[in-house]
Amino acid sequence: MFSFDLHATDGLARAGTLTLPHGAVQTPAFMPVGTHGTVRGLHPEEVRRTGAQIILGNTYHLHLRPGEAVVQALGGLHRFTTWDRPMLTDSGGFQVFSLEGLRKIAEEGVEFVSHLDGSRRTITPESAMEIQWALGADIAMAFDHVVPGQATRALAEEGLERTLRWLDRCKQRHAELTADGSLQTLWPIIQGGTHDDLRQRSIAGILERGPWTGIAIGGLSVGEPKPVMHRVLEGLNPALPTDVPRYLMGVGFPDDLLEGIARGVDLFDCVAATRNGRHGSAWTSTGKVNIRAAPHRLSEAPLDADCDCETCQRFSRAYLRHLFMAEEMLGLRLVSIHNIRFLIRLGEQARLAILAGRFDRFRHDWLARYHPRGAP
RNA sequence: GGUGGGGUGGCCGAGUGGCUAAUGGCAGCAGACUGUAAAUCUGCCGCGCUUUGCGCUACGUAGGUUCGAAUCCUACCCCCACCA
Repeated sequence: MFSFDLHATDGLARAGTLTLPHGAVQTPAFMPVGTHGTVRGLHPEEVRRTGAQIILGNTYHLHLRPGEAVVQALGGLHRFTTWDRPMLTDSGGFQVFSLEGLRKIAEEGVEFVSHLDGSRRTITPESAMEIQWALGADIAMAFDHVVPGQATRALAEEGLERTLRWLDRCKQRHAELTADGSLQTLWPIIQGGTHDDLRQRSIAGILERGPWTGIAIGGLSVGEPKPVMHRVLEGLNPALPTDVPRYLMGVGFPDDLLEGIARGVDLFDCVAATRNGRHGSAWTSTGKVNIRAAPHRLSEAPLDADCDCETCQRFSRAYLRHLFMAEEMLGLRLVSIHNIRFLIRLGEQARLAILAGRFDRFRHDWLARYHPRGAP
């Protein structure tokens, strides 16, 4: 039920197939984020038509609202949301990082002050497993301790060691919960900040506790410079098993996907596609475009002439700009659809290039056209 | 015709002698966003320049008081309400 077939490698880049209870995922692949059990703004059919093979949900947010008991009573996340393809739930570990100031970390777990009503909520490794098991996604993530990219070595070490100790508890509780034959797998998360030796220690600790059906790389793209992230990713490769998919959590932008794939990453997720889409920022093959910008006022051109998404097939930049200026929700949705399709297609193209043994050339040519700070 | 209120930067609207090129909001312009506390946030927003500063023009119009006026006085023009 949980397997990964590696079809080809090209340098460090890999093309494979991840098989999960709700279907297969051709990698490399981008996974849209659906925090509250919905990819913000989009109908599941629209998400499906972007080519998305798997989407995320979030433990912390779904625990606060509507509560995992509700989701479970309604048949689990798949049935509740009607998304019938694979799903992965993040553990709430990222909220330990992003809700700094609203939480207190202890060895037992993390106490959050709910951003919704101020109530105190505790998430422990065990409860993170219980919540995710009740939600019922194909993949549950270990509850981890994420530290900022500029964290000191001491803090990064504390985060990675705690994440390993919590992993033992996650693994144990998850095994108990799935002893009934529940089809859900647990993936561990590598921490260690920007320190290569700490990353090695994290991997070693994780592999000791294996085997795993997938391994995630956490704590990147949290404030560190891109070259540092690249260096850390490269350093991981010699220690990572090749027959297990690697998931780079929270990344990223189009150039990050290519750089990650070039360094052996198989799976990505990122909120930027939808958040930036809602904010009117679109990715195109030549770079970022702010659709609210005045020059698009009379443009009949699509966001990206090379894009096959539903938005680009049908709507002009002028119309999209108008929708944003008028604060019509359709605009937010259309650019979100475009951005998601853009990343998913990038994964598809990278896969084909890897299978054809020409990934490096593809990546080089693609990045040469792409201006991350804005299309010319 | 009378009485009262009012005319402020693209719009709305604060401001009643110096701290005012003038609070706010809107509109506009530009930027940010990476396991979602985000359909959010930030900056610019009279004109010109050698732009951390300088010059010019500006609070209905004209004149006056004052060292100094969007703020006080006079006249005029216009708008609104009510009364004839």
